[in-house]
Amino acid sequence: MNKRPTIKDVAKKTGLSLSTVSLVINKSGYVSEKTREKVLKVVKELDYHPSRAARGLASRTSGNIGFILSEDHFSRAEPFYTKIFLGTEFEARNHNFYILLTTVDTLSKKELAIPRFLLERNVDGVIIAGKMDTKLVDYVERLDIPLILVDFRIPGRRVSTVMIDNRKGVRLAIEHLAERGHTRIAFVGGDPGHPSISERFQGYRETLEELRLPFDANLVVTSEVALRVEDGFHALRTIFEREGKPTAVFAANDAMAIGCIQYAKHAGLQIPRDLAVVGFDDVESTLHVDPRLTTVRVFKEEMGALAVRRLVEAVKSKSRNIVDTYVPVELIVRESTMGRTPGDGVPKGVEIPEMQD
Amino acid sequence: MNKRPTIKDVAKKTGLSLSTVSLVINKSGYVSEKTREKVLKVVKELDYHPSRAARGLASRTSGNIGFILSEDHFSRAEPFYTKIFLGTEFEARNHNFYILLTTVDTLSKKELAIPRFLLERNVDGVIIAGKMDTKLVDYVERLDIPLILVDFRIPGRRVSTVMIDNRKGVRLAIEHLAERGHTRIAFVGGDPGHPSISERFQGYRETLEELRLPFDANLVVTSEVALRVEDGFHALRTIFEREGKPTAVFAANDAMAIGCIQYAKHAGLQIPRDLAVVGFDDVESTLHVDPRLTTVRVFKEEMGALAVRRLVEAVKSKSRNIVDTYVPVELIVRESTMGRTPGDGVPKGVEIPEMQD
DNA sequence: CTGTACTATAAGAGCGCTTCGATATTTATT
DNA sequence: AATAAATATCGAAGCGCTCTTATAGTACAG
Repeated sequence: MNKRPTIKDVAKKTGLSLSTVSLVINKSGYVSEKTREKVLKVVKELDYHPSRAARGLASRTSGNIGFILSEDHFSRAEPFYTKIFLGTEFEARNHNFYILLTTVDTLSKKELAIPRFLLERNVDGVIIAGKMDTKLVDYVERLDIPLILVDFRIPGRRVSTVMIDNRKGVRLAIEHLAERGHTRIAFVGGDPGHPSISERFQGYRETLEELRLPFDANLVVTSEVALRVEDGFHALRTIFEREGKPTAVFAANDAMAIGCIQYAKHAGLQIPRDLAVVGFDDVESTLHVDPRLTTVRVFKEEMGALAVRRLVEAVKSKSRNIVDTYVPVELIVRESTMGRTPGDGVPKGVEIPEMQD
Repeated sequence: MNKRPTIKDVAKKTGLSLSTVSLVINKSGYVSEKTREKVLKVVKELDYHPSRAARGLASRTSGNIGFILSEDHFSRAEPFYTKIFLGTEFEARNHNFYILLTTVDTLSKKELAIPRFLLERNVDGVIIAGKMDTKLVDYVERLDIPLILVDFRIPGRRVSTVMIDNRKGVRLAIEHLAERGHTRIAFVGGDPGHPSISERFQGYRETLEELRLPFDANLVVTSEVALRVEDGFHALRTIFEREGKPTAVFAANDAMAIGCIQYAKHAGLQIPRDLAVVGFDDVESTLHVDPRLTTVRVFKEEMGALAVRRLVEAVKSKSRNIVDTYVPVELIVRESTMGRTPGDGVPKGVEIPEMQD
């Protein structure tokens, strides 16, 4: 195996200096058209490609974007943030960046571990998805590396974000329920430390007000810490043990909504006749439940892609503008609020996502 | 912002030479316990971490593993290879490697584009998942970089692989159908260039023979090029237009199986009474169809994880052993072969994958 | 014809590490 | 005690680029 050509070989063969070749390759500085072409020709002849490591060392750039997720967001088959991650992978390829993924253990009370790619100076920009220890945000900012938060923000802090239009999503959901005649709509939430979740609760209150529906604290549970299926189950049970039953429930995410469905079944309630259920996020499993879940669709891949686009802008322009981007949402009405219309000709298998192989 | 410490700072503070410090950090060569500790202490004090770029340049290692997928395997919400990819991400973190993902356009007849991370010498090992242009395999081998193929192999070529136990999967499926009394079992396949697909066809023939069931060419379609839902639809239609109808169909992957279900419905057949359907892969959407699909489960994340483990071994040991790893499969029986048992107490929403948030 | 402003190329000092070979020191072997 | 072998440290030459600064040529104004 003959060694791969280096920039030196290109310089030698063109009779130019290293610097000139470098200028051509980086499209910077003054270079005459003639030498430009000469260099490019030789580059092609030798099939020369600059070494990423050498380039990185000299220019202190890596060509990588770091993606940080909390451990519990990736450790299971977590559908929500995984989709966001895949969105970043997708978009990164359009910009000639690679994504380095890491997770951070935010649960254990050990000292915050700094992602290796930050310590090793191996990323040009950072995406943090979901709720994350503020210390890590501080750390990244001190490094003066472009940063963007996805589905997370820190109150009173100026950091670029890509956020879900949570309020609108909730409004769509509650309006839908109201249209179906519901006036006693429960709210099942948790983890107020997560901005999306707290926004969903705010949206719930606001929309009730708009619709002139009374707010009843008995219909609300926000004390669950996590947002899992079982938390939804427990939360709804709590509500049903109180005075004044709801006829509909809005859950702060799909997992909890599925928990609500499980509780309803457990309690012998028929959905949606006795209880209508709406979720939020539109993860895959909303289709696996019976009845299938009405939910607010979030364009997760799009969020990841947007984050990368913003980050690449920031990296390339060297500017540190703060940009807040809101991605739209969409209400997906399914059986958990509308019931099955018998014989309506729409087969159950109709919602097959595009797939191949 | 005071500059980050370099190895020089550590050397100065310990009073040792650069080389000694380097030896300590890389745990290589002879270093006395005393100096080792001294260095480590200073490293901690200064919070020193070597720069990936500098290290990479000097040692020509990158700490990255390249993951190559054909464009069409990633461009949609492709569930199968995406899972394998996520499996690699997962495992890579345990070995302090990062995964660089890229896709290669294998469809257009343009000249094969070499992944950038190969040109830039930015990976220490390469995973290729799914059917891929042999030229790329040649290219990687010429670079003398460890390589492992996942769900792909090249006949007559010695390359490490992680493969599905396709034959066993098929056998489980066909035996299951035979047990249910089926003797006329159709096979719907395509893309014989894909080793997994052709193995599934071979497995089909072998199992028929074992069970002393006759092989009927009229029950087989392998002419479809792709493996999509519509190809399954067309293939089954073709079979039903021939002499001698099947009572069951085995499709080479889930997408085609779903196409078969669609055709059966279209033709007014009831599943599984008039036609039993079995797929292969167990992608998410097998749960979204009605009836839900009996299929052969493949441990996709596990395949990715295994590939990384093998690759890391190869990278670290500098050996070039060839290892073929087979991952087991499992038959998942659902409604498309067993029918719904009314009132059997198993609610439809029972198969909820673990999820959170 | 000198001075100023570009334009075009080159020289060379790093960037922060690894690693080879040399040297010095200690330990084992005969 | 002399020699060989193993252990411990160091110096310095890269690794393959980028980028600042220097130098030279060219154009145009005064």
